[in-house]
Amino acid sequence: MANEMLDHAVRTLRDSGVRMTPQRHAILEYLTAEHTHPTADDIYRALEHRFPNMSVATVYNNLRVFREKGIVEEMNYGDASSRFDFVTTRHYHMICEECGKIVDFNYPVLDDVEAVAAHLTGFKVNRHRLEVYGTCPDCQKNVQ
Amino acid sequence: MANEMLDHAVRTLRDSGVRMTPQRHAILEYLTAEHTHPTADDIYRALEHRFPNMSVATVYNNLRVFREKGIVEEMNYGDASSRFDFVTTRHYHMICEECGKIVDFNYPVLDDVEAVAAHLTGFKVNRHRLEVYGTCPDCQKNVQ
DNA sequence: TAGACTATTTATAAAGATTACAATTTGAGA
DNA sequence: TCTCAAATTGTAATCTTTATAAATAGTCTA
Repeated sequence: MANEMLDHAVRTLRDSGVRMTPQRHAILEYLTAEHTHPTADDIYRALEHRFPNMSVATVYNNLRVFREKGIVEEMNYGDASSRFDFVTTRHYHMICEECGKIVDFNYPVLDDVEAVAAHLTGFKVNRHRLEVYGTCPDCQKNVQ
Repeated sequence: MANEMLDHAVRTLRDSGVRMTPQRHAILEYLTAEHTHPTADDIYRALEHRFPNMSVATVYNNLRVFREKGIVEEMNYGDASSRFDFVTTRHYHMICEECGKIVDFNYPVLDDVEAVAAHLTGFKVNRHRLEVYGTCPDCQKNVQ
């Protein structure tokens, strides 16, 4: 499963002329293996023991490339760092306002919103973003 | 209209023990008068001629207070600065990916999404955020 | 397989947004 | 008016992300 996703991503990148480097491959591996919506720094720290000379800029460069190719989705949560999510099936995010945890949930794609928005504003619509904010089960316990 | 919104905001703040200062009032005035989704820096620059000694920190401090009281909504668009929107009626945002322009549009509130998300994840839901991204009419012209 | 070309990485500096902090000032109730 | 906590100011610091130039390394072609 994780391997299929990885292979597919590698193929997509190669097909559009992006070279495969060990660092790039490792970042993809990490993104397909983890479902933790990591920040750039999370990724950097997870890989620095395998690539002691790797630069933070490399992580950012690659995440930008992946985003441009539709391999990952970038999310800005508040003023903290961006988080990156490997794009698989269409899903939305539930975000805990206490601890920042992000959980995926499935919901039918909101095509209608896009159509209405396009009609009302005259914009050409590319995509949309929906996030639900609340308190996760763990933090609900801690409050009590 | 703008005055009613302003008065209401001032009352809400006073009622929860927030003091009214000239700077604070001016920021509220600006937010209710403009519908441009300004950044903290926009607000700072718009008011510095009236308050030559005002600090940027004051703008940030107040925007945080307003956000905590539900008076304004903070939006992060990419890696640029946050933008702030005076909360009036429930609406969503259409954002141009070329020039960053933000336009409001109305759509029935997505209560169902919140209910489904709560059920699937076990979170206690507070709110949600929906943004549609695309190209505004002006930028569509420029591309051609 | 070697050579060449260009993409990528690295290392570092720089930019930009936001926050922290301590001293000063000020709003509002008694 | 007095008092005290809240707010403001000015500045430094933090943190994320990008820019840049030199070095390195993929991949294509012969």
